[in-house]
Parts: sequence; structure tokens; C-alpha cells
Amino acid sequence: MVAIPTQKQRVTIRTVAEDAGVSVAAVSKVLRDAYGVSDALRGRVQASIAKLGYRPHAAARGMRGQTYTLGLLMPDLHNPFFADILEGVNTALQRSQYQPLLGVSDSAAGTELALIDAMADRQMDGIILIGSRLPINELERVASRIPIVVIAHHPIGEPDFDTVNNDDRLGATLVVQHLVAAGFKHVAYLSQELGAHNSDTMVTTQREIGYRAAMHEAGLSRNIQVVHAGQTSREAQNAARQMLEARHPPDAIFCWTDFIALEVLSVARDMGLDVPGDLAIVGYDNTWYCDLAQNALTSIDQSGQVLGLQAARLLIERIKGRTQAEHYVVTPRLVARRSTQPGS
Amino acid sequence: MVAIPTQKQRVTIRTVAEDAGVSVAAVSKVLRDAYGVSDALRGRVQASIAKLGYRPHAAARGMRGQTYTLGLLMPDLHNPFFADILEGVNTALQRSQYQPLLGVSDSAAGTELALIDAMADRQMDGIILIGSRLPINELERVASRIPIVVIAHHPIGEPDFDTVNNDDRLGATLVVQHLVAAGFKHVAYLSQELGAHNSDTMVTTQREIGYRAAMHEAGLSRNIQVVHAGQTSREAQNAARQMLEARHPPDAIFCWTDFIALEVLSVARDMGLDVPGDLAIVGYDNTWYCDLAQNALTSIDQSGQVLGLQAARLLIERIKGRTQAEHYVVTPRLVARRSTQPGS
DNA sequence: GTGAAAGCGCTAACAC
DNA sequence: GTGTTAGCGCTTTCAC
Repeated sequence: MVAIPTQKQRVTIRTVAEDAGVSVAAVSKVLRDAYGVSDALRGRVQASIAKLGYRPHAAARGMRGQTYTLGLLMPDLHNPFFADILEGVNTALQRSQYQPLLGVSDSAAGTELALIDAMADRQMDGIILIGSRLPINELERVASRIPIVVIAHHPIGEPDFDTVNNDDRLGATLVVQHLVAAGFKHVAYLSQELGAHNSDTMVTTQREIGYRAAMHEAGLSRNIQVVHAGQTSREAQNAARQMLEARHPPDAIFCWTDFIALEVLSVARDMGLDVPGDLAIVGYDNTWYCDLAQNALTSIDQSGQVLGLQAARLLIERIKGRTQAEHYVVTPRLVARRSTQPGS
Repeated sequence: MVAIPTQKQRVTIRTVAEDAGVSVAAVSKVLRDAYGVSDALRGRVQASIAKLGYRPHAAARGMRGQTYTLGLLMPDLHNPFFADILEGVNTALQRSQYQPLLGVSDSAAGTELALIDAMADRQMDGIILIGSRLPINELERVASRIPIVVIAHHPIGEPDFDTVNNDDRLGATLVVQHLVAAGFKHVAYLSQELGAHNSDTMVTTQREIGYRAAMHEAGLSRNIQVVHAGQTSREAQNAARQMLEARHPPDAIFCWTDFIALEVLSVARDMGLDVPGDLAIVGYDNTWYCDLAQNALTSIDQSGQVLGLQAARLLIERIKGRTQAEHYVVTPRLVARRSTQPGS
């Protein structure tokens, strides 16, 4: 056979080993910062790696050890709150070998499971689940296969995985207290449509608990009104319209997330209502558009960046071997804007 | 050695082969719909796969053939336009074996290259690049390593990769024509800050070309004003404020993307300007919040879903072997709302 | 139409 | 401290 001028050969761990005059095992150890390599050897290997532009082949790594890839599962891409979380994750992973890769489930439990499987098939070292719709036993099952950290899903009992949350009950309490202090009495809570698996693990349920307790505390138990609506524009707007056209409409609506609040604001505009004169509106997540003058939406800041950062930190700890579950909780804070402040 | 009750063994292609009473090669062929398997054998294998709940190990596949994973690279997660594109991609991949995995570059060319490398290391079969900041020669280099399709990056010359775009010049033309017809004469264009690699490949540049031509066409050459601003809230608002506080402010601002338009709207509100009485505002992408009553933003719909769908289709064709470049172009359409219609 | 077997690039025992 | 080597689960010739 004549030697055909072969197209550039892939640089493998073997190429590096030859170039540095060491064994493949030595190179592998350097790559993983494993125990038992001299500084001299490490130096030579690193020089060769740089010289040859070697990059580890993730699939090959995945066959034996880690892929240094973390899955990040989001419910959707329309809510900018998830962008904040991603920023936090990126910050945490900055100077590590880990690379996050995103999947989007479209808020469907079926798709979510399929994506988890897909990520497990692809040998992700761990997964961060954001706002999961899965029931707790399903999550336990997943956790037994692959390390997971769950954001925005409250631990009930002692689940076998880490969780990262803001204190949703407190968040809701802050909202009610703020509204009551501003003189509003008929505060309604516009929550998410309940799936088959409604439970206390859901952030919206926690917020409802906080809302009810705070209303009670304020002596407004009789004014408690909770409405559940879907995520689409139409569903949210219909729900808002129905509430506002009722015989005794609320004078304030607390929405479980900002973009629902924007839909409510839109309906209020359409109906010729003055915000906050006729109706106060509060959101949750304090996403960027709350600040726009046309929205000026009071909202609860739960610091998505911190949530993401902590989740990434916990996940890596898990991957490195921790088995004891940890539960991190952020304290939310209310950011007041014109939508609840008649004066401004 | 005593047989320890071993923990559940992974179901591999070998397990399936044994169960079905065939060879591993046969199973592999069934998995990939490869040529040369009888229907009977295929049936038996598929039954065993279902029975055992076998799932192919992506890393192992990646070592020899495909991983059936497509990378989707986005500039950021704040602009909901990218969510539309993802929906289109998902639709196209619905009933295929391919799974999309997302990366977010934060609009930085450096991060973008790093992510492309990361995806290549992870043996993605191909990558869809959305709104890439990379110069064309860099893209060519990437394309020679791995199949790519580029969304929102115009082909100049005959690049060696597929592109999917809307007709940005036409989109800008539609905007100017619409505004002129409504009586606006001082139409300014608020564009993106130019990076080091400004070029005709960028969608904002194409829109600028269309804008200039249309203004000229309308006999308004003297009123042409182009401003470049960064993506942050502060930068966008500062730029808008400067434009509007000038001696001869524009009576209409065409923004290169919706969320910049929302910032301009916010500034207008703050300054006490009436929209559209004192100032008309137009965005691009027709994202969901254009419809909200508080925004009512006229925008250009470039149909992100179609862009995503076509990109996925083209990428799979590429992966399957096509080498001739294709360039798909969507015709944009203007969606008029209150922000440009004094009457309504 | 079907199966045996080589080998993809890496990690981790284990030997030296 | 360093090197040798056996596989990980799959795809893909190449015999049969």
C-alpha cells in the first residue's frame, strides 16, 4: 500500500504521550489532576498538550469516567428568569472543566423525562432540574441513577437529592404585607394551573400557603381568592379578564410570575383601568422588564443568579461523592415599583 | 468466587442480542435502520429492545459513529425570539432520533468559539449557530470540522455552509414604507453596536442597507440617522435618550430588535412623550410582548419557527452527506400595532 | 442475510 | 512515580 497523504490525524492521548515521551496513563493522570505525577512530568505533558492543541474526546471519556458535562433542564425559554439562573451556573463553572448544556422541556412532564433520559444516555455527570413538574417519587428514581440538584421544587420529607429554593412562603407574605400597607384589601392570587401532580413541592403551592397565611394574619381571610390559569397568553388574559369583570373584582392581583403579571397589566390597560389606582399588580422573579416604565411592576426578587450558582456548586459536590442531601434557601426581597404605589 | 447478587447490570447491545438470539451486529443494524436485515430479524430485535428497555449508550456510539445529538448555539436567553427558533427546531426533530442540546454564548465571540469546541469535543453530529458573531473565515474553519447551519448570518460570496435568514433588507424597507405612509419623516435606525467584525454578513447591517435605500427611495435621504448601541438596558436607554433630547429629534425610531424597542418605549414614557403622537417605535422579531397593550409594538415578523425548522432540516441533510451549500430565505412581514398608528 | 471480530480514545487496575 | 494493559458499548468491515 502506498502511503496516501492522510488527512490530519486526530490528536489523541497517545499522540501526546509520544510527544512528551511518557505513557498514556501519565497523560490521563495529568488531565484529571489525579494523584501520583511528578511536577516535571506534569510540566512536560502540559507543554505537549498545548503544543499539539490536544482536546480530550468526551465520548471516549464517557465510556470509562466522566464527561465533564452538566445538564441544565429548563421548563421554557420565554421566561427570562431562567436566563438569570444560567448566568449563576456559568459563574460557578467558570474556571472548572465542566460545561453546561441546556435542554428545554416546554413545561411538560413527559418531555422532561425524555430529556432526562437523553441526558443520561449522553453520560452527563449530573443534571440541574429547574422548576420540575415531576412528582417526588419520579425524582427519587432519577436521583438514584444520576446526581441531580433541583431548583424551585421544595423538599418535603427528606428526599435523596439536593434542592435550591427561595423562601416562597416568605415571598408571598412580603407581597401581601406590602399591598396591605399600601391600602389594598382585596388581594387575589393568580397561580399556575395545577397539573396532575399538584403538591406542596411546587413553588406556586408554597406561595399560595404564604399568601393565605398572610391574608389571614391581616384579618382579610374573607377576601382570599385564588385563581389558577395556564401559561399561554390567552389563558392568562382570560383568567384576568374574568377576575376583573366579576361583581366584586379584586383591587390587587398577585401573579405567580412576572410574565403573567404583564398579561394582567395588558388586560387592565385594555379595560381602561388605572394601575395602581383601580388595580395593583405584583409579579415574582423581578425579571428585567419589570423596570420598564410601561410596566413598572412591583416584584419579588429571588435572585436567580444565586440559585444557579448554588445549584452548580452542590451538583459538583454530589458528583465528587457527597451523598448527604443539602437544601439551600435564598431569602427573597420585594422590589416596589409604580404598579403598587399610587403616589409615585 | 461467590456470585455476589450484582446490582442491575446495564442493558447493552449484547444483552439485546442474546435475548433476541442474534448477533450484536444485527442489533446495531436495526438500531440504525441500516441495510441488510430481514423483517423477521428486525421484529425480534425490536421486541427485545422494548422488553429490556434498552437505550443506546451515546458515548459508545460517539466513538464510532453518530451521537444523534445536535448543538444549538444561542447568543443569549433574554430575547424570546430564540425560543421561537427552538420551537421550530423541536418540531423538525420531533419524530427523529436526534436530540437538540443548547449552549448560550452571551453574545461573545470568544465564548462562542469555546462552546463550538465543547460541542465538537462532545461529538455532536452538527451545530446550528444562531446570530453568530464570528467572522466568515472562522465559520468556514468550523464548517470544515463539523457540519453547521447558520441562522441570521448572511452568506456573502459562496460560503461552505448552509444559511437560513429572513430578508433583512426587505424587512427594513417594509418598516420605512410603513412609517412614511403614516406620515413620519424623521425615521432613525437604532442598531447594534458594531463589534470588531462588522460586515455585511450581520443582520443589523443588512437592515441598515435596507433602511438607507428605502429612505432614499422616499426622498428622505437627508433625514437618515443611524445610531449604534450596546445590548444592556443602560446602553440602549442612554442611546435613546440622547437621540430624543437632541435639537432635531427623530419622530420615529426603528429598533433592530424588539427588546431594544421596549427600552426606547420606556424612555419615551419617562420623558412624557406620546407614542405614537410624538414618537413612533418599531421593533423586529414580533416576539410575544409586542402584543401586550402597554407595548402595542409594531414589529417585523421573521417567523423564528420557520427559521428553526428549516435549519434543522438542512443540518440533517448535511449530516447525511450533502456537501452543496443551501441558503434559505424567509420573507418577513410587518405587523402593525398602536406604536405606529396615531389613529388606533 | 447474518455473525465474528477489530478497534474507536480513554480510565483505572495493577505491575514494576 | 511511572508504564502496561484490559476493557467500556458500540459500529463496521469482511467472511460466510
